[in-house]
Amino acid sequence: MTVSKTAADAVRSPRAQRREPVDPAGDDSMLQLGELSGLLGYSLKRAQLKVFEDFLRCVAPLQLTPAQFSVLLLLDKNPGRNQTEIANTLGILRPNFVAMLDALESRDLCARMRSTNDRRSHILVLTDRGRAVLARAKKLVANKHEARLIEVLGPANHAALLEMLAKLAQEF
Amino acid sequence: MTVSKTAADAVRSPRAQRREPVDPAGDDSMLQLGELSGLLGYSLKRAQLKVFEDFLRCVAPLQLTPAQFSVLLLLDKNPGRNQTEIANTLGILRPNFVAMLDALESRDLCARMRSTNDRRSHILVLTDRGRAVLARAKKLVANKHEARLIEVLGPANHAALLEMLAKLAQEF
DNA sequence: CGGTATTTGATATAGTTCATAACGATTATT
DNA sequence: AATAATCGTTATGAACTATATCAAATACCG
Repeated sequence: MTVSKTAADAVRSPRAQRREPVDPAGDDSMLQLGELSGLLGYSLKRAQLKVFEDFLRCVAPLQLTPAQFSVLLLLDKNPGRNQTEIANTLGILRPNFVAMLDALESRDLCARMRSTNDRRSHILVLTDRGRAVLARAKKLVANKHEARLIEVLGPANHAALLEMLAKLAQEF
Repeated sequence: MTVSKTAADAVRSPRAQRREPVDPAGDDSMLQLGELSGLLGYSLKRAQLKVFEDFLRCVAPLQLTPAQFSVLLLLDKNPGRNQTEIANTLGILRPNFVAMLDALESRDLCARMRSTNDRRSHILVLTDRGRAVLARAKKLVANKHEARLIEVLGPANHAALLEMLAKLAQEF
């Protein structure tokens, strides 16, 4: 638990390396997936895990999880909002958002400021450091993560995929 | 915690209803998602949660989670396999697969049989009841769940989506 | 105005999922 | 025969998700 043999270890920051399904010609002599491969939910989950894995790898130097990145992005795009608004937009429950913010704030990436007109709420703001980290993260995500996705899928497919996923997230 | 007002409650069997992001013209006056909507990982996760939600709804009468359904499917397609092989194929760690099997076995959907040639392994078999439940589940999934997906996306898009997700799960 | 209800951030808590280490029993290796 | 590897299992911990509840502050309403 203390050794860190390879540089790849640094990649699995919060969650350790995910279990790989099947096996690349290894030990199970390839079972039949059957209608499993036609199940959209199954493929969605598998793909999502892989994509998150790659995200963590690409953005590892900044030690940001997808969730943390999304918070920083949202704070940057929507200044002057409180915890409830940000959490709701991301589908995070307010109680769970507290610890998330604690972590970001302890790293001086954002700060809570008491609102002057409503002293219950905390207005969330990115710190200078938060803005700098976000800028670097955006570049890593665009140039390494999304670039690889576009390379694998092709630009047109990538766009089509995004559109379909958005439709699913909306109309479903 | 004891009342169950609506029939929809039965839907959220294992996990309670997931938090909805943003809000349908409700209280947060629509924050800007910004580049978040262009993040494939974000859209993937959102879509996956929705699809799983719908899966649970559709297959609620049989009380099967997506993971349980995938196990039954795999057992049916690959008879004579042991726990390690099934778990590996699904990307489930062996220790975590034990409780899953306990649950399925306690409902008489499958059974562990000691292998004759290797008395360490448990050969997994579907019971008659397991086969019957699987057959009913398949119909529900096809006629309600996947049917709705195809309706929302269109058949061609649905197929294209599956193909892209499979490619991501593989080459990533 | 004053009392009640609601909202906000927070705490405590519990359930689910995912991961690692280690063990006994069995089998493979040498 | 001795050692190593494998199988199912247990124990355990971390991360994520969900609910109930609280104090402080605000909104509502008679």
